Amino acid sequence: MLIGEVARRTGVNSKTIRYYEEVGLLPPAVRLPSGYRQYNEQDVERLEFVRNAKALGVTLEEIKEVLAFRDRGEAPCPYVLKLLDAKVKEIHGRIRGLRMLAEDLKRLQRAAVKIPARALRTKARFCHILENKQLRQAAGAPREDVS
Amino acid sequence: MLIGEVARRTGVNSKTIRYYEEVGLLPPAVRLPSGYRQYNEQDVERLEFVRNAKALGVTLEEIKEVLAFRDRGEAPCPYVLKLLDAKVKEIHGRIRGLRMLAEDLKRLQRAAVKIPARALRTKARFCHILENKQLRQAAGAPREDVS
DNA sequence: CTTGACCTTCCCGTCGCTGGAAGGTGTACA
DNA sequence: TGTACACCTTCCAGCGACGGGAAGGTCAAG
Repeated sequence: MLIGEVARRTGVNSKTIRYYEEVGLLPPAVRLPSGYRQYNEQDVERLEFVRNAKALGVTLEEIKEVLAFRDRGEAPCPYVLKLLDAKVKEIHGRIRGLRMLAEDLKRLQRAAVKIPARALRTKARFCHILENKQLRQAAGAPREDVS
Repeated sequence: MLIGEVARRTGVNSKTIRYYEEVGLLPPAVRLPSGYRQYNEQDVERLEFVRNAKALGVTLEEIKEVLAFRDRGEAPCPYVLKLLDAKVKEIHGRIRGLRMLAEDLKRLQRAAVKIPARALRTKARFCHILENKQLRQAAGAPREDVS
């Protein structure tokens, strides 16, 4: 099976498959005389595992560790449990951050609608909406990371 | 005022300040004979504006547009309102995605705890936790982007 | 005269890909 | 035989928003 078929079957871009090989998530593929990569069902399964773990928000580096356990013949499950726990906590932190952010934005919107054109003539230096000072105690408080 | 003081006053890393200049968020700084960048209060205000907008999840590119309106003497507020609206929607989408993700993870945790060591001897190929098939309809459904 | 804090530019790495360029391979059809 | 086309290869570059570190210039204090 060539890379294109693996891509079609797994829904993973062939560029991405090559990238996974490059960073060590997949072992170096067997090559045909032409130099083409050749894959088998095991490769497809490994790739599906990677895809599923990724969909759970696990980073490639973490997936690599899990696979390394397995490749050494050890059960990665204790590690995975700790990982899941950390992930859940992290996700809740991010949700909290996003919620507060959404509230800030909505407060800004409400405040902005109340001053339709009147405030356009005021002394706001850049934008009366984004410079609204009621938004959190003045200009000074950068919020936790919200990427 | 040199870049270090601006960094201290605004809480923005001096590397970042230089970067903002490079990508056009800040105008090229006035230079002293030594080559050092020299800043004034206006620069500090502009930088604080950038920092606050960023804390609201606005991208540098969007901030650049807002500043460009302002630099052309136009009110960026209508644009900003649309931006905020889109941001709020985007944030809610991300929160939804993260919530579903957290639920998935917790389901996995609960399932994993139920099979302490028994399943370690089963035929799971890589990890009985991450390969739990009850997790969403089989292996096939990559979830909306969750970065 | 030296120390030390500051500043400068330049380049590389982050994360997880994705796109493009330039070129080889393999098959189908005129 | 030619050629069109889909597929494959490698390499390089870019995304966003910086941060780290190297190599070197500047400036004031002791």
